[in-house]
Amino acid sequence: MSEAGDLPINRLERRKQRTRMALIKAAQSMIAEGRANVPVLEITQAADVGMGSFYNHFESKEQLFEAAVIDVLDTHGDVLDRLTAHIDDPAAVFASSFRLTGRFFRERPQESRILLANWGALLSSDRGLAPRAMRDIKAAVAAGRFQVEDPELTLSVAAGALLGLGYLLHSHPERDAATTADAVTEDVLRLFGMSAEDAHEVCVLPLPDGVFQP
Amino acid sequence: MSEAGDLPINRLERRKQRTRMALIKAAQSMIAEGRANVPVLEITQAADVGMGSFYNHFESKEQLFEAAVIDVLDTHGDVLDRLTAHIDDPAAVFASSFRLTGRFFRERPQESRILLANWGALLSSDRGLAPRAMRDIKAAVAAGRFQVEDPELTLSVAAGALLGLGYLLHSHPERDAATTADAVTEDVLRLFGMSAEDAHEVCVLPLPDGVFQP
DNA sequence: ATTATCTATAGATCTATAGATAATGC
DNA sequence: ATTATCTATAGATCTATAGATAATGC
Repeated sequence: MSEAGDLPINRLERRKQRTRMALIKAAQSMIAEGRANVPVLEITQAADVGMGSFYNHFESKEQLFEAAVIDVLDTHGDVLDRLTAHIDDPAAVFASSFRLTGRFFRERPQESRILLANWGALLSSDRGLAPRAMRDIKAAVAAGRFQVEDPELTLSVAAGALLGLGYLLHSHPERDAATTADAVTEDVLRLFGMSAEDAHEVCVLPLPDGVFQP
Repeated sequence: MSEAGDLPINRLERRKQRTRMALIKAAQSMIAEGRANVPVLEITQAADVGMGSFYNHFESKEQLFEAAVIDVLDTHGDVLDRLTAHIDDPAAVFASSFRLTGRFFRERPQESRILLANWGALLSSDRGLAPRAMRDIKAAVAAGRFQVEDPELTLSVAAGALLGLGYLLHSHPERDAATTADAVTEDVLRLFGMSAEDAHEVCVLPLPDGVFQP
């Protein structure tokens, strides 16, 4: 589920990618600040790039913003892949993804704000959490770990709960993200038909830490 | 929790209110269509009101949009009050509010799109669902109907689940809103510590119908 | 007489591009 | 020689208001 970010062949191509990425990062700050209709000029200034370069890379602000959201989804997806690669039990992969995303909300506030502002993509995109969670739910059902009648509804509800968690963590910076996230994850797993004991068990598995550095 | 919408004293005042409301309704269409940076002129044309009138009522588009969201929250709140006034058990009030909101998503798509686009307000405003749900959760805990440790977290998760439901209903118009909403509500009630039987019981209570006409 | 609304527009702001410049490829 | 970037700006678009008009109050 992760793409190897092939290095561009030559310096020209690398410079181009650098400009593109600077624009995407600048756009991400703007989205995170809730300033969706900032002028293009301000974006290019934040990216330290000439006004004209913008149109070499994107046809419109909307196109740039779309690319910015995709970048965050992919970052999030990569984090999840990297940190759950060693886990076999799909219920545990799911649980760990949720618990990690809760921590992600606290430790990467900018990316998180973008995910929360674009929650439709979080719930339904073919990038990021959604496809991974769906994969895990189906595998866990097949393995007899979850009892779920309607995986689509289940995923929507679970992702919604995660959204609520994200919102709470952002509006209450004093809350401990790890504890709160783990509590929500346990709730969700019980909703998926796990016993309280089983749910607890997969929510106390150790997670790697210092782990959100790209 | 509902304000009596006092009739304005005289015709001048009524005309003023009509203009204001026309602007709010026009803004609501725009928000529902996802066109948050539509020009003021287009809003006033949709409201069939002169450009200058806009500034008699609002200082900026942002202020109008805020008023438009508040109007939807209040409409939603009024519906909930009206339709749950006769219920005593706080768990049943909560359950009915959730089930009704699910139906609301299907039957009033425009208002729903606004609620979903402004989900932060849905989760935390002192208008609409959030304050009512918080009131019901606390009352149900006091009455021994819910076992909930952290009402704030609980409300966020539950409201998030509702959001997920709303999104699913909008992206899958073929789903039966009533059945789906009731299933989610039952899930949420079990999360709140109710037995499967008790949860089911309050989710099959009859709801009034044809009921979303203002 | 008072108040709300309307029309018309000055001035501010923004987009998108043309044409010049700088960096890299070969 | 080719390609990306940069600067400067024409033209489009939008905001916010001034001043005129219409509706209501008394």
